[in-house]
Amino acid sequence: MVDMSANVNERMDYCCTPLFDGEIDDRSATEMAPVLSALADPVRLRIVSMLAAAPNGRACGCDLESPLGLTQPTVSHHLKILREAGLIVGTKEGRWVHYRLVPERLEELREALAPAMAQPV
Amino acid sequence: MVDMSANVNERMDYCCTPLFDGEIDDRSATEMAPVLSALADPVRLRIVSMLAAAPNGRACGCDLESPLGLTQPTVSHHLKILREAGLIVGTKEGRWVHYRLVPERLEELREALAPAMAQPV
DNA sequence: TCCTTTCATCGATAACCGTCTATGCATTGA
DNA sequence: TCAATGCATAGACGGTTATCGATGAAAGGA
Repeated sequence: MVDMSANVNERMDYCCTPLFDGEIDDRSATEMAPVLSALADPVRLRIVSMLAAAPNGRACGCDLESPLGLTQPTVSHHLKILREAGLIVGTKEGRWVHYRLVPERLEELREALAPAMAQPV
Repeated sequence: MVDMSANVNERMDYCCTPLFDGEIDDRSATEMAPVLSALADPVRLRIVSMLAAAPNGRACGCDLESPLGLTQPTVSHHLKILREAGLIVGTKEGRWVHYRLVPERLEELREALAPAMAQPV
């Protein structure tokens, strides 16, 4: 916390009341940013959407390549980013790796966004 | 929609049931991604958080520089990105530009994320 | 009129990101 | 044992991004 003290309106050449400094959210900002980065790509949003719509909530990488129109290494790259962000998990089964969403991770994101929507007035 | 037809388990060397293709979300994916990109940065998350916590829900750019520890052009750059994503608006008042959040924009984001959290099972 | 303050833009630089081809490893079926 | 398939990694490339210092415009006070 920083001092909210005193000098409000003391100097008229000062713009406005000082802010609650951003420290409130500093740690959580650096935690949230990578998760948002992982989602901030059209390809990865489509992957998430495809996993959500997939018959058993699961799909192997090979099923994603053709609808996405990308090569296998590129899809693998995006899956890795989503995996490292904790948004999906992959379990190896035989020759394949089945990926599924981790909805809790998305829920965390939604909740972290909520406070910013409480109109401050 | 694509054919969910027939050949499930017909060929055992094929991985799994075909997906609903991603088209469902293709357009909205390219619409969402830029908004998520705008949020996917620790500095900009802090700006959003600071605006949400600011006394009148508003702040001018000059109040952000010092708590963020960044130069004025850099802060201006981030504000522009948030502005272009529709997440904040700035109104010029005298010498200052007062920025405030557009909570509806965040709400849209939350809602767009919701479908992916419905466990498909 | 001149100086100060707030803000945006420009140009440069260094880092990062998405995509590809090439390659190697593990698993499976012949 | 060999060939084919699914997947991950490495390396290269072109484009984007975050940051800075310098500069200029608009507004207001002295």
